[in-house]
Amino acid sequence: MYTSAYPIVSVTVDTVALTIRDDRLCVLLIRRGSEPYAGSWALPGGYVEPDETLARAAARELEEETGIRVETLEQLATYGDPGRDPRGHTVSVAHLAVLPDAQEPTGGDDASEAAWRPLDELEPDELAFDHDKVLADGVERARAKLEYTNLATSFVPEEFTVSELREVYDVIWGARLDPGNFHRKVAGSTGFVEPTGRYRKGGSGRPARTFRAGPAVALNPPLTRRSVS
Amino acid sequence: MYTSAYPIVSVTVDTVALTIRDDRLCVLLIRRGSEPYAGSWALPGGYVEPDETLARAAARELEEETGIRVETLEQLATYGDPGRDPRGHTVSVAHLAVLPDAQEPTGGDDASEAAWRPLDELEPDELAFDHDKVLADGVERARAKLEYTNLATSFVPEEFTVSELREVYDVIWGARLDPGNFHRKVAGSTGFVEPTGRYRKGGSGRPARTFRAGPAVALNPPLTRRSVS
DNA sequence: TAAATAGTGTCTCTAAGACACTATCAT
DNA sequence: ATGATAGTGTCTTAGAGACACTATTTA
Repeated sequence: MYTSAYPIVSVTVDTVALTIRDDRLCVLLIRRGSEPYAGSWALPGGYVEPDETLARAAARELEEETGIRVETLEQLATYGDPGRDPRGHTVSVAHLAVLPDAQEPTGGDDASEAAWRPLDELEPDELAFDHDKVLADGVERARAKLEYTNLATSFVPEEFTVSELREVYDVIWGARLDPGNFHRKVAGSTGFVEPTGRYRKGGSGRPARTFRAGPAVALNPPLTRRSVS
Repeated sequence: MYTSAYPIVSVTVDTVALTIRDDRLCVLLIRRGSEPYAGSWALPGGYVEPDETLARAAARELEEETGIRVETLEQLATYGDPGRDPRGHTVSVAHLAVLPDAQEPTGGDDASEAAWRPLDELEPDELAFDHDKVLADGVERARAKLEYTNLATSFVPEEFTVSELREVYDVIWGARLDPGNFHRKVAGSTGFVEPTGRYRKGGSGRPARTFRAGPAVALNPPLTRRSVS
């Protein structure tokens, strides 16, 4: 089938897309329409096409299979154990995407179905290939990046309150951060958030100032989760 | 040449192997023996063989091309821009290795020459492919991991003094850490280093206790480089 | 002796965390 | 009024950094 000495290894991309819905961390999964693992849930992904960037391929596959378009995609890690794909030696470059809870996925292409699935209702080993491991690595990356980057702002809408931002930390770290201290930390880290000047009245209690993400990507000093976990 | 629809993308591995020699950070490079970039310096690496793990392939190529055998290899990132290899679309999974200054490389295989090259004497864009970028990413990873892991102990021999360990930080961070504070921090971080009970007399000054690496891989709290850089 | 390096003491300052307190809304 | 959430004040404590000081060697 192949005449050259080398390309016996195929290259795919997969994406761990995360969001928060109803205070639960959710991942975007598709139900596979074809073998192998037909009918199983899996991360959206597929083969890299010629002359295509890895990130570009991941974004394309994501949109083809779930209808969700994403702007920022961070490379996570590459999984290349022989035997991870029964079709033959396949190397997968995994990516991480973080979105506010907004877009609803729609199946398509190789995916008979696509959905945001809460992490806590996934069975161990439920996913196709080694996607359980990939997902776990993606979540751990997100957990870690909450500490020293403004990643949390990617989980919330463009305009948000400090409480909404704190909810991100609470959900992903499984912690209850002190509202007062969190507020001070966030407001005091230059460039983390910027006040919009507006207020949100919604629920009970004093109305909250709203903010948008600031220009700083790195938090210094970080927001530690030492006491957490 | 290929009949199947997909594997038009080849998979290679490359390794950024770092050590410290004469107080300078050095990287293990080979001089390429064949096209493309014949005669240029490059990171050791090559094609992944069927049924081979990525880390295994990196270790094999490293040994074939430099004679240096390495036990621990950490995955760094994957580089897949089309056009990064003139032979065609090639994805490279880069790895990071850290060694004490001990083994001398020997060329072999596709490498006409292999050597530890000090980072500060490399010209910008001197390396083949996108290896300048890969190297920079590898160094940045090492810099970052010094903060929150015991990676520094991988740069020194099994038995070392606190000063030798501090030298690692000084060289890689380009800083001069306070000897007193560094000593306290290292000795006070449980599991970072363990005393051997022996002393090293060598140079002038009071003899130093020697240590070996402790069981802790993570430093908590980390050793910040906030004031540095 | 002086010079050099190893290691400790101690002070200051930043920032995290606990938690009380005030502010402003809905009911 | 009560209850809820927003946001601030204040105290304690851990730990980083500056730097003085002691300890133990070589020259």
